[in-house]
Amino acid sequence: MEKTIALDPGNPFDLDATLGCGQAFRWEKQNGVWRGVAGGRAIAIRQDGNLLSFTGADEAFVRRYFALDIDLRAILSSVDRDPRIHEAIGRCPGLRILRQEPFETLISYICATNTNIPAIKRRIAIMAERYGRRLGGGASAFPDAPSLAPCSEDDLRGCVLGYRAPYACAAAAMCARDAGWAERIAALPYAEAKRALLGFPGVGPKAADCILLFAFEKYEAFPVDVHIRRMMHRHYLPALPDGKPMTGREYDLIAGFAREHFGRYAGWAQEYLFCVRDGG
DNA sequence: GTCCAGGACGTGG
DNA sequence: CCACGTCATGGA
Repeated sequence: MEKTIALDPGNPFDLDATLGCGQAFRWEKQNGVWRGVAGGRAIAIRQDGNLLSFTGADEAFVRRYFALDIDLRAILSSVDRDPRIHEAIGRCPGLRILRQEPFETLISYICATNTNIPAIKRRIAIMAERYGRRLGGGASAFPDAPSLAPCSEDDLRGCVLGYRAPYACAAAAMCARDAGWAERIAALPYAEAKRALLGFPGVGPKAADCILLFAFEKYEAFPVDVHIRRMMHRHYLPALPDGKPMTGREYDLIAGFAREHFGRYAGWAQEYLFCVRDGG
């Protein structure tokens, strides 16, 4: 029933940091156990030191979803290029970028614009509950594109998407009509994959980078949200004027600097910086 | 009540 | 290209 994985001490992993940092929206921790839905599976998982114990999925799925195959130390040593990122790495040991599903990630980050994480979680939970496959135990899978596409804008407004409802609606219809969209994007290099994602309504530069980072393993992607922008201004690019709205030009300048400074795993550096967004 | 949140889009300069 | 207004919603 309960399966376990003995983690390799030389390849660190931290469940709390990984599920609590805001990259995935369907996990909650209760009594030391994380419960959530991923890949159409209702999973319960906990970590005790080097031991990972879980139900609801097989070992191969857990290893893949939590990216346990990735050599984290190699990535971190490659991005560890200044005191700021060094401190962030020290504060979130074992944080990993998950491998999430493209369609769920696309819709989730359309729902994530100009709002906060609790509200995003609520929207996704309601969509899953109303339009996703029942998994038992009160859990539901995130709906696939054919299940979500028939929804009207009002249906999705009913899931508290607000003005994002027509975007999610149209994006779901596009995916349902074109089942190969994700495989095609996965095969493209970063810049072209980003251009393709920008073709979805409600997906701008920031959402596109999140989707590429969390669902397509495009680790050059460096999403610049308000927190990251503030931190980059304070600690890396103090010469930038702190004017209110961010132009597309400034976005590309910050992300471009990050790729130059952190290298091709800049997206991992971004997650560590985002994880410590409040302090320092 | 005001401000802010893992922003994007349309319109007008 | 850029600036500006607008778009729902909930928590602090």
